[in-house]
Amino acid sequence: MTGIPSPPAIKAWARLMRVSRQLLERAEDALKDSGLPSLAWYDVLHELAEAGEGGLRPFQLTERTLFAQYNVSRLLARLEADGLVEKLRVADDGRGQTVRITGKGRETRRRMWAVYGRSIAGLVGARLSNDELDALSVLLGRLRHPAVME
Amino acid sequence: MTGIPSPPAIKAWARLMRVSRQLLERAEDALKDSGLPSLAWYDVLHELAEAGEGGLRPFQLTERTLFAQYNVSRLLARLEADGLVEKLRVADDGRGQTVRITGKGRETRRRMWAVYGRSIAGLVGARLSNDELDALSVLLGRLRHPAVME
DNA sequence: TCTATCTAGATGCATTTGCATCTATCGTCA
DNA sequence: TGACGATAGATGCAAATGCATCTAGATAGA
Repeated sequence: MTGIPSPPAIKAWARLMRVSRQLLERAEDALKDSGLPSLAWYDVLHELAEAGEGGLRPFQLTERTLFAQYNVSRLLARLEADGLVEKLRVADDGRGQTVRITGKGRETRRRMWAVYGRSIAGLVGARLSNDELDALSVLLGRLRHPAVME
Repeated sequence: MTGIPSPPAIKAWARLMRVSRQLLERAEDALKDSGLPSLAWYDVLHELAEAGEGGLRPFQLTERTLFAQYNVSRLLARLEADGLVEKLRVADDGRGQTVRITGKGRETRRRMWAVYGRSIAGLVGARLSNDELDALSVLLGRLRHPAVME
């Protein structure tokens, strides 16, 4: 019974894919124009900033972001090379490490947010009312995988 | 006044980005699991199928899809190598060409749609009612760039 | 008509991604 | 303790992408 999608489903899908790509591209362009790193870097820095001094294990980053394991691995290598994060040996697991954001990393994240936040405000905040934004969030929330009971 | 995004805007943005990436990945995985080409190929084949026998110029594909010009160029080269499209010299513009979908291309598109359509049905059609899907489409439509009056 | 500018499309090179696999360590169970 | 499967993370290689630039043909203006 779910073999062929209904026209409303096709339309919603098409718009979701198209709009999200467009907006993402816009946000990326704004960062690039300001000479800042890409959103992938932002995502990682954001998670690490939220995690605080304790830092995070790479596999935790893999879970929280939607990046593949090998992508996280290489992303962290670049972030470390730029001095935005530091890797610490972790005591109780010889395989692992803990990644912590540095002062420079926090500073970079702040500068990125100034641009990124402005993009979000302009691309989304300025186009829908708060009620509409909430309605959108609810609808999108229902599409999450795995489905979440809320 | 659009410097800092409101919490509802941030939430809607985050969900939009996350959900769209997740669903896209799911749909791509389904195609891959069936041994079919990626959605990028589908998008091009879809546009060409809609265009009919007249075909499309590559720059028209660049406009309609969200791919960069050089990506369209290389995508078409691969599609042609696979015999899914054919390039025809166009009479009135020596720089250009017309790209037309072949029978094999139509057949591939059909097989991809069997899988892709099922993904759409399962990922969005089965999760929201038609009214909700329409509401989602309307909200997303308001986020399009450039803005469209409808 | 000659030249400068623009547009269509391709491509060389560097970076990034995907895939598969590798190494090292951990945990479990005999 | 020793062997085996599972987990953390890295990496070699191939494919895809981004960026800049190139070539060929079109267009406009003197």
